[in-house]
Amino acid sequence: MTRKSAVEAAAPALSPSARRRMREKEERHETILRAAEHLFVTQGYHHTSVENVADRAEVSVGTVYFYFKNKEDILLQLFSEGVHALRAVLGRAFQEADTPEAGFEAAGLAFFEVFCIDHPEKVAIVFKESVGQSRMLEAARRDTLEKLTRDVHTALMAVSEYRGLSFKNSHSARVVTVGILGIYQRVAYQYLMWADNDAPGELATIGRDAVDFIMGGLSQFKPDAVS
Amino acid sequence: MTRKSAVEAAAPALSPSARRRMREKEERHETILRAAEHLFVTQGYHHTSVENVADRAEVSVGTVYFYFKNKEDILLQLFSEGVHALRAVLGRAFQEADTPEAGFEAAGLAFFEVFCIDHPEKVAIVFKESVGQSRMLEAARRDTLEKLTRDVHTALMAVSEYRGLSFKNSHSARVVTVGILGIYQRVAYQYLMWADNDAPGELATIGRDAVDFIMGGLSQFKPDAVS
Amino acid sequence: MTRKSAVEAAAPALSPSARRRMREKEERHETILRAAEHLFVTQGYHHTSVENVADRAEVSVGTVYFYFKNKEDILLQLFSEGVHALRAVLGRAFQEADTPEAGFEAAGLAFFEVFCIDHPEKVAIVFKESVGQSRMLEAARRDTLEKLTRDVHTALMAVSEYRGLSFKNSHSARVVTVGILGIYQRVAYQYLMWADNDAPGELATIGRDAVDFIMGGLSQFKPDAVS
Amino acid sequence: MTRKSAVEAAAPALSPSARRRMREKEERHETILRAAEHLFVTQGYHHTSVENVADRAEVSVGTVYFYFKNKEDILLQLFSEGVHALRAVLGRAFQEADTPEAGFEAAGLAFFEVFCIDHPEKVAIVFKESVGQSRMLEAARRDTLEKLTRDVHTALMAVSEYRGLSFKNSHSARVVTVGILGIYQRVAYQYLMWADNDAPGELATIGRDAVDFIMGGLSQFKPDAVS
DNA sequence: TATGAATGAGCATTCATTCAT
DNA sequence: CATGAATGAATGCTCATTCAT
Repeated sequence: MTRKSAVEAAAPALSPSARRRMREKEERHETILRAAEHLFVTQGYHHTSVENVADRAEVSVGTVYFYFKNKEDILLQLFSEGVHALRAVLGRAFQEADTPEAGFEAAGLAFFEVFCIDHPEKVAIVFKESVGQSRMLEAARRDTLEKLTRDVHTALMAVSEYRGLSFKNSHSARVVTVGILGIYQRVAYQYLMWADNDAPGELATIGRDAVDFIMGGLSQFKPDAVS
Repeated sequence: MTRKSAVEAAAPALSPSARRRMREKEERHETILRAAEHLFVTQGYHHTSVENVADRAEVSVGTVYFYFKNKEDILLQLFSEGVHALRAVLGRAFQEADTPEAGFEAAGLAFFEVFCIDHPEKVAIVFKESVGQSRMLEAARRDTLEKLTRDVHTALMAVSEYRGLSFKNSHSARVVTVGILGIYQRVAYQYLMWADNDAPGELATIGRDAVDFIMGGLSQFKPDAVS
Repeated sequence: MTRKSAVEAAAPALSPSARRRMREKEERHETILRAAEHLFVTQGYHHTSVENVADRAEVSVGTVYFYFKNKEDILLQLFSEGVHALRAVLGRAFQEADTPEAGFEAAGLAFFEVFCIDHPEKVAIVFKESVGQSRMLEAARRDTLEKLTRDVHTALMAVSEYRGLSFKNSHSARVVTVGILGIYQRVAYQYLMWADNDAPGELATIGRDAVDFIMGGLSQFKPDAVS
Repeated sequence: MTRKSAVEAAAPALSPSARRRMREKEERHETILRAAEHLFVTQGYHHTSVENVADRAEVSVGTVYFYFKNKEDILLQLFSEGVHALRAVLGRAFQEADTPEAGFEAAGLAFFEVFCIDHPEKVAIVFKESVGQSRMLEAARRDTLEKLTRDVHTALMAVSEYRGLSFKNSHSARVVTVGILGIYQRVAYQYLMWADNDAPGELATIGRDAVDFIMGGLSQFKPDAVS
């Protein structure tokens, strides 16, 4: 599917100069976001000043405040962006598979092989830098991650129906969903943030192991499973 | 087993007045730690000033700095304390069971039913407030949690031997260990930090579900398991 | 007397389109002035940003700077305008009376009954918002209010001659003039800015009392007055 | 009457060293206040930064914030101090006179000859720098100056009773009180803030003229006065 | 003329840390 | 040991003003 940028889509009837101005505005926003992302990930959110961000983005402090309400807002947008990208990766992998079960597994592998490899900074933002910084941010974390949880829960329900899994109750399935996300999060954190060697090449096998564990955990819910 | 306090144990031959001084010193340390813990958990580490801590502990700022190197050191000690307590809870549950497998399961349940219930603040410290605050703290997190990981890994190996589980390789078992800890962490976070309703009573059933999922996930590694 | 607008008066021989442009320019100027006046009075000069003014006037910041040298200039023009309006009100009342004495009294009443009622914002600008903001503004305050003082002084001299008042010396009459303006200023401030109840209806009686006090104070300078 | 300083009065049973510490604390507070007063009066409140104040007081910025809640608080304390000093000057002059009438007149003269001469900075603070700076400050101005107004009103009532003055009604007397304060304020402002020549020597005669005008204005309320 | 993005100096305020008493 | 006054660097944020389009 051919996609137009948000700018072009939103302003189909604008003058060329106005279009260029809008595009430049969007680019500036993006530049600042990327500068902040890099600094937050490498130095930590609290050890990065707005001036640092402005310097790296090669704009003035005032410009940063023209595009973002405040420093927290930058992190918030980075976080949302990160979760959004994650949902996109998982969603695509799930959709492209032939069966729900294969999709569920593919999504798990995609988390490690696509998301973690392509966007290690986003992993850091979503699971590390955005944790416990402020009440507001924590609320946003909860609400935004809730969407991801719902995605995975929906997928799990599809698997459940397709394979005839029988969860004790709906609540039980919810806990399993949260647990699966916990595995993703913690394994990624361990091998991405805490890795001694910078060897993300292993991530493929690590992901394989993690997903195997998850799929195996699910198989217990088959009616014919032997405990 | 009768336990002596650390003070008495360390100073068996001191004069009564010296003993009292030491005990008071230990109490002060404890008071400050508890004050900080409460404030860090309720307001966040960065939104709590050393003066806040001093006020709540009813001592002066100077006194806080007599007992702790700096603000970070307070959080560090709280974090260590938290992980220590967690290891104790898990270890005890594992030990008291008859078989490694029962122990592994009991430890999982104890995490939710004992640790989360008795020390919700510690959950917040270990999994939220101590995350992404500074390079030094993150290193400590990694090293300290590594001990916990080793504990669980050792226990898993015991189960493995007892039940004849066959992991693909040692690395694979390690990933499973980390994944299990991820489940604990994330489920606790979700239902303790993000709970809409203040109903920790459910934690028992939630823990049950989580542990079932884990034990089921492990059962796949039995040689006779059907994938 | 039929009055033409400043625009028409200044450009009697312009093309219609040029006339329209000038009229629009004057209107813009007026719109911005009114927007600023409202914001300065309600939020205070320093708590109003140029952007606030632009927003309320529905123009861009750049436009504000096209019509005014800088923010201070806006306040300066508002201040001048205010003093000008005040002098007009007082002057008219004085002129329309039959005798200087009656005119002096009428002007005093007009201050409260006409100026304060019709232009409460101007009272705030002239006696509150423009006070102590900058060296330049304070100089302008002094010079512009000096004209008002001269007006009142001239009127007082007319009364003096008409009624044969005998001031100790010319300096003494000057002090009386300043004192009279002080009464106006302070009474208006008290009952307009600081009124508990929004009852400007009382202003008529308040003005009556203030003017009575002033006229009584003047009567002492009659040669036959008993001290 | 022998007066002890606030410190000594409040801590009669403290150790000498504690007493000295308290005295030094009070002195610091005073030093900062005087530094701020000078700067606010000469450069204006808004053009004085907290760093300026700290520099002039020869302390660090932090110290300023140790003694004052914020910048506004400094101005607030200066304002209160100013009004307090003014009330003291007026009150003393009124008390020391033999009759209420003589007291009222003496107080008026004291305003110019004592307060304005001894504390020109306080005149600037109370009637200029504290005007229209913030909502909070304006409320304080109103409430604090209300006390002064009540003082003068009470004195006026005493004169009224003693000399048998007959005001139209109580409200009328109130307006006269406010008017008298207006005369003081405006005349002082004109000849202190706006004087071309630095000749406060004239203030005596100026005060005389102003007070004469006031006392003459009051005399109209005698029953036998000829309008 | 009108626009509004960009600037960057300026400023109030916080807070971890020290140290004389 | 305990105190708390003092420090001052650090920082988030504002806002008057400019200028290319």
